Amino acid sequence: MQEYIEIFKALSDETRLRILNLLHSAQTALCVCEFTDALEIPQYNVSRHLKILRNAGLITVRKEGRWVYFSLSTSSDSFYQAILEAIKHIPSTLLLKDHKEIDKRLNVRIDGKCLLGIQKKHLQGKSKPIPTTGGLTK
Amino acid sequence: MQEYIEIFKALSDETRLRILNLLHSAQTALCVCEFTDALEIPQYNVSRHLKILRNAGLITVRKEGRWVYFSLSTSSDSFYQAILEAIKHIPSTLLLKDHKEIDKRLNVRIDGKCLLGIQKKHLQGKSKPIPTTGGLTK
DNA sequence: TGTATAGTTGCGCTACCATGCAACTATTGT
DNA sequence: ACAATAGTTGCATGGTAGCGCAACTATACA
Repeated sequence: MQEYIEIFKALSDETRLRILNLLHSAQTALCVCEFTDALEIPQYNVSRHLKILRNAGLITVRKEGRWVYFSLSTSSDSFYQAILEAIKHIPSTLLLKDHKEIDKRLNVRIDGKCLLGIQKKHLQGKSKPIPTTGGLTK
Repeated sequence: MQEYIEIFKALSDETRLRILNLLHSAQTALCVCEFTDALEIPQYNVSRHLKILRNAGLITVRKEGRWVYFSLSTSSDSFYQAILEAIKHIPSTLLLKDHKEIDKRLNVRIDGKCLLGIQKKHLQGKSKPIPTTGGLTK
């Protein structure tokens, strides 16, 4: 029973619902930096939410070098299929900006791969060197 | 988007999942005391969880005098239908005791109505006179 | 080997949530 | 009118979850 509760808890967050919707609408695996730019949420939080979804069995992971691609699970489990169906019925009008932003990112893929990293640099973790014109550094 | 999150949050609790499963398997409206006996959870907590489910639009209420009967929503909304489908796919083997206990309660209904109140008296609120052989009273 | 990049995780803080207890309200029966 | 019963809710407590910050790890490039 706890695994079902864990799945519902994984779905009880706006960011995670947006992530699942992006995966559904994009129809392709996405990496953390694509989610980061599309959702406009800091990379470390995107990573966290992806981990929660993975632990709940809702998404799967494919690593390519240092890139990690996330996809909707392809499980045929009836419960999971019904959950996926429910998510598909969340009106896409609520996620227009997400869809628009992910399309932008997918348009700059090369050979179906992400090569740009995070474009919206303010969403990277602070320990990364953020290119600035002068200003404070740690 | 918040309404979908609220629904998933309503589903993120074991007691509320058991309540929905009881309503699904019983195929009839149930009252608080029937839930209380079947789930073996204090009446005031059953009442609380029922309120959360009602606020999320997952169940509906019918009052008959001082009795309140709760039913699964009959909404035709696609999202809701998919959620209900998911709940139906939670293995009933996980809820055998609940099913057995609710059958007991339904068997003592008269004309389809609950007339007994809570049978497991330790689950009533403490401010009620609990029949005891001696012992402390407030 | 050192640097850069993609991604992950620990810590502390704040807000949220479930529960127990007790008091409460609404309705009905005496 | 009072008592009983079904059901609801306020308060306090403890546990859970999301976030910001910063440090970290894994992998690839120079």
